[in-house]
Amino acid sequence: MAQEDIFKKLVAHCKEYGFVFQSSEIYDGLGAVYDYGQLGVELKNNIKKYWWDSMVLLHENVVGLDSAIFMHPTIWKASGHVDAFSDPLIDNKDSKKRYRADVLIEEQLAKIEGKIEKEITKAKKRFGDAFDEQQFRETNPRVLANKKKFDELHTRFAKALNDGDLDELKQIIIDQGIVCPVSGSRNWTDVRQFNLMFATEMGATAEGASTIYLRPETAQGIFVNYLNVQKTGRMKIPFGIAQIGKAFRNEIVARQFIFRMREFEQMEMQFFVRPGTELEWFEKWKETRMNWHRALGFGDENYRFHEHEKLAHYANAAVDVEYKFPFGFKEVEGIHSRTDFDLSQHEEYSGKKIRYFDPELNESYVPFVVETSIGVDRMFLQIISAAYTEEKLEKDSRIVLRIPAPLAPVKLAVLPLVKKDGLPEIARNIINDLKFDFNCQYDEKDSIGKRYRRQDAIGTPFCVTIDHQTIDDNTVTIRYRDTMAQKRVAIEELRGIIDAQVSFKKLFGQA
RNA sequence: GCGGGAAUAGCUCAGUUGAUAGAGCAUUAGCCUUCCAAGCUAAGGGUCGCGGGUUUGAGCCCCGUUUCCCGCUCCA
Repeated sequence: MAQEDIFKKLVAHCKEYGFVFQSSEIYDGLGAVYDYGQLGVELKNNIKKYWWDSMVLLHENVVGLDSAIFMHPTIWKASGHVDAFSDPLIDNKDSKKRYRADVLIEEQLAKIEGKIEKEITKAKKRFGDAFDEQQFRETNPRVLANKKKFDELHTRFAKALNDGDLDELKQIIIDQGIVCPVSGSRNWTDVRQFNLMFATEMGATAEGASTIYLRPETAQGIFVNYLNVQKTGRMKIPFGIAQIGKAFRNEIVARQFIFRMREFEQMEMQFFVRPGTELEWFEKWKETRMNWHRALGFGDENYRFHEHEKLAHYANAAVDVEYKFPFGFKEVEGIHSRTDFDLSQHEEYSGKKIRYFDPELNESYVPFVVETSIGVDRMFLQIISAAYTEEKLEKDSRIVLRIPAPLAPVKLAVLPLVKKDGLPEIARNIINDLKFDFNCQYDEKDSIGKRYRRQDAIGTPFCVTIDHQTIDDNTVTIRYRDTMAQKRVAIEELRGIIDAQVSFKKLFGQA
């Protein structure tokens, strides 16, 4: 089956069984926003717990944080998001290419400047040593004409940019006769401002309100709390701060189901280190994070590192962990060496010293940062993609979600073989005993085979079946999702058997 | 944002030339009591994405719009 078909089935499966719904569906939906259903929320919570425990419980020097989504607007100036996340863009209708309007005009300016230089070069050749460039510039009519053009355009362009006048930017492009480098046509769309950050007003009255942004990443919440955590937690470098939380980006193109959403959730850890040691730590976290992924058992060959060739303004090393989705290898996690960029920026903008006094070196410095940043929703999609399996059996087929047992939304289903002879009562007793430890489901509807199929479809790793023998000797059959094998065990053994399989220790043991 | 395709029951989809809205699965109740789906009976579930137009009459034709998918583009 084509990979694309599998993906479509996956999306349908997620809806049909209550994992993921489109947001506001009864109102025709809201683009690139999704809700997690009754099973989706369980899986998502388990993913977050797997990450949190592996970071905060397993590392003595990593602590947690939960910072607010609203933050002081200057933070986004310091981080570079205000500038980097907003561009005036224009499309050429013939070539379908998109350009930054300001870049097109800058190129036009450079072109005019080029003409002037050409005149000068020509003149230089002609006059030889006697050439007076200064005089030539001031007197040559062609140079003066171009200079005038340049100055006029530059003034007009600068004013339009400062005023944020998009219509004027388009008018400049039209007036200058700027053509698309690909199609050579002047068939342009309007200039539009794309700001990737969502803005809102804080303050009760219009005059007193100020624009604040919904955070486009959770990392800054960690950086601005660096001093608080370091001091109150008596943290010694190297140490890390972990956080799980929502972030918001007004994506121009958001697609591929929950892979790219406008509201999404990140699991980030910022690790503060001594300058000069950041690349060692970068390598260490690369390895640690890859092991975390591989421990899920979806096949090492389905993961790879993707080194960034073009680094962001803040980084001196960056790598993605990519997973082989049905639509190709895609990023699920980024590991970045962010240098001291963020903390230094916050020092500058806030005017506060953000330093660490290193007792070993007997000096203080701005720590360097190694970041691991993973999308919860991408991880969710990764697990569902990897787990979704259509199996041909001898006489029929089944759809089974091979979700690792510790992450499975429902851990066990308890099924009376028939709904009489006291079997349902025994089943209820077992659930009452185990429900504090595991997410349990009860089901007595339809044939036993059908009930097994239903549990397979939502990834329940264990089914416990009560039959007439149970009445005699207190034993039940436990049926395993992946192998469909069954084993007869005593009711008292259930907790131990299941616990051994669904505990995170099982995953951590391999990580 | 541009181009192409799509939208009918919870899911997958039929629906002829414009004339009473359908199937399979799923769901619910009952029967049957059986360790790997698809046994029997019955029931519920639809403003055919939304808005307008053409027409005696629109799920079907036309226009707009929203959402999703594919390609391009973009992507700390």
